[in-house]
Amino acid sequence: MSHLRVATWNVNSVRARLAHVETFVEQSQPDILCLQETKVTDNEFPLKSFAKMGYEHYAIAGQKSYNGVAIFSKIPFVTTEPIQWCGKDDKRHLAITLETGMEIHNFYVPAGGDIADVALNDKFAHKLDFMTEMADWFAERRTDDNKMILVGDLNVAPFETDVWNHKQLLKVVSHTPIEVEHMARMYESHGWIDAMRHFVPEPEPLFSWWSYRARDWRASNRGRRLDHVWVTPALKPHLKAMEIAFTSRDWEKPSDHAPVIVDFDLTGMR
DNA sequence: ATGCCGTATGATATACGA
Repeated sequence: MSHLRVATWNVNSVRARLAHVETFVEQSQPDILCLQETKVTDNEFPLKSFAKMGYEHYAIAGQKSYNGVAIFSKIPFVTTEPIQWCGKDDKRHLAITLETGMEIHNFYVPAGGDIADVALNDKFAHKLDFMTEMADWFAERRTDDNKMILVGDLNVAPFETDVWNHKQLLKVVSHTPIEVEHMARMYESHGWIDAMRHFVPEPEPLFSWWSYRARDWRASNRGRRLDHVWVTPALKPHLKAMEIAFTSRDWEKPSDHAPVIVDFDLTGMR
């Protein structure tokens, strides 16, 4: 298969959003679908629905109520042994390897709570520690030619035009300078390329999340780019297109995140 | 910035999201 479509979506409960996932898959037909915040244990996961959607291959890692990630694929893969990030088994990461050797990492980075101070907020400390561990992990595995895709809800909007108002959000968790620094360290740890910004460079605003609290998300458009797709340099020549499928935000009882789709043309990949 | 908005839970208030 020379074309590959990868999608990532924080669904905010896979069971509450099952009909939306089905609509999205019908419309966009990703070959590989990475989900975050599935909020369900593995034995309760609606696997049959995903089989009906055409996904023969899957990896799921969930828990009750919180977090949870899943990968569905039309292409066979092997699943990597789970990694204990920050010494916790809190179902925030899954990694798979395709037969071509390409690795796909699906992350749900901790949100970090409300207070942007590690002394006052353990959740914020956890978020920064999680990103530090990610940076170290990927730095150790860096090579010149590895083919890796990192996707997920990284819960940081790094650039000024990744949020609706840079100045107003400087102290708001997701856009604070210390989070942006930690994300930059992650980004540099592996020579990553930001596939979304590859197609839509700054200063064009780019958002993947809109709060539930706005009366009219389109009218207020107070969005943030919390969801990301990064690729290693070996995959950069194969990037073909990117789309934030934000029309899903208009559906009834939507996720507050929109799916992000990236298309690859893998012709000639070594 | 704050929202009174959403999901989940042996739930009818509370934790968490960001």
